Amino acid sequence: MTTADDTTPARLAGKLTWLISQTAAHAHRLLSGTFAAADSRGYHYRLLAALEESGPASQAALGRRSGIDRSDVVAALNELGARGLVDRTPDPADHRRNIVTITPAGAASLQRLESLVAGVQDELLAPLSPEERDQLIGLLGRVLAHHAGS
Amino acid sequence: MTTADDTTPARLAGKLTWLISQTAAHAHRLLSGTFAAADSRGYHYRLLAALEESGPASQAALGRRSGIDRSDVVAALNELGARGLVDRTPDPADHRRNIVTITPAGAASLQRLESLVAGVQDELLAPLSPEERDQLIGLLGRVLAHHAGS
DNA sequence: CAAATTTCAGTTCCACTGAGATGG
DNA sequence: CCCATCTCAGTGAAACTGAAATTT
Repeated sequence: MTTADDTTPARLAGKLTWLISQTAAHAHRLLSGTFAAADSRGYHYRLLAALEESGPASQAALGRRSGIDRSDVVAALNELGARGLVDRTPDPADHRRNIVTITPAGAASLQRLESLVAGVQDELLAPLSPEERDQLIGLLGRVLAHHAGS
Repeated sequence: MTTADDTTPARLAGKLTWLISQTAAHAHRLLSGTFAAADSRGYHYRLLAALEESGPASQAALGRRSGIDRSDVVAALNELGARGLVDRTPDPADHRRNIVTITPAGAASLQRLESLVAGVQDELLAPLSPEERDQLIGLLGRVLAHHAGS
C-alpha cells in the first residue's frame, strides 16, 4: 500500500511563486479547455477584447495592448480573419500598417467568449467571498503595476 | 505619432484569470531566467525540493508531489541523474518502480537554487508589505486547496 | 540612413496524451 | 484480467528570436 504521499512539500507550498504558478496552471487548464470547447483560443479572446475596447488598431499596437508577441499576433489574426471576426485592411496613411477592425460577428463572438470566461472565473474563485476576490485583485494588480515597465 | 497605446483593456485588467496569468508569466520569466543562468530548470528545483522534504520516492509519487506530469518527470530525472544530483535504483520490493534518492551534491544544488528562488520572490513581491504577502499566500492557498482534488 | 511594421521560419519550455513493456 | 509504473514519441499552446521586405 503506497501511502498517500501526494502531499505538496511545505517548502513549495509557502512560496508565492509556487502558489501563483499552480493557480495560474489551474486557471489555464480551465480556460483553455473552455476555449477549446468553443473552438477558440486565449489569443482570440484577448485580441477581440483589445479591439472592442480601444477600437481599430495596427497589429503592433494590438500586440502591445494585449500582451501578445508581434509574431503570434499575425497567426491569431489570420485565424480570426478566416472566420470573419476581424477585418484587416492596409492603412492608407501609413502603408507599413494594417488597420484591424472587429466585425459584428467578432463582437458577437467576443460576447460569447466573455460569458465563458466569467464562468471560469466563478469556478476558479468559488472558495472566495466577493470581498476576498477584490482583495486578491488588488494585490495582484499592485504587483503587476510595479513591474509594468519591465 | 504612434500614441502610447499600450494600455491594457480594463475588461482584462479586472479579470482574475488575466491578473493571475500575467503575474505568473512575469514570475516565470524571472524564475526561468534565473534558473537558466544557473544551468537549471524549474522542474529540477521542484523535484529536488520534493525529494529532500519527503524522502526517496518512486517517480510516480514524485510527480504527484511536485505537480509534474509523469512523462516530464522521466526527462527531468534523466538530467538530474546525469549531473549526479539524484540516484535512481530499481525498487527490490516492487520491480515496476525506481527509487529516486537525492545525493549530497543534489542537496547542495537545492540549497543554491533555494537562495535564487528567494531572491526572485523578493523581486516579484517588492511592492507588497509582509502582511500583504501573507494575505496573498492565504488567498491563493485557499483557491488551490479548493481545487486540490481536481 | 535609422526606425517601425508586417510576416515567416524556427526555438524553447511547459503540460499533456497515447501506447508499449513490465510487473503485482 | 486489471491495475500501476516507467518510458518513449509526439502534440499543441505560449512566448520568444532572427531575419527579410516594405515604408516612413
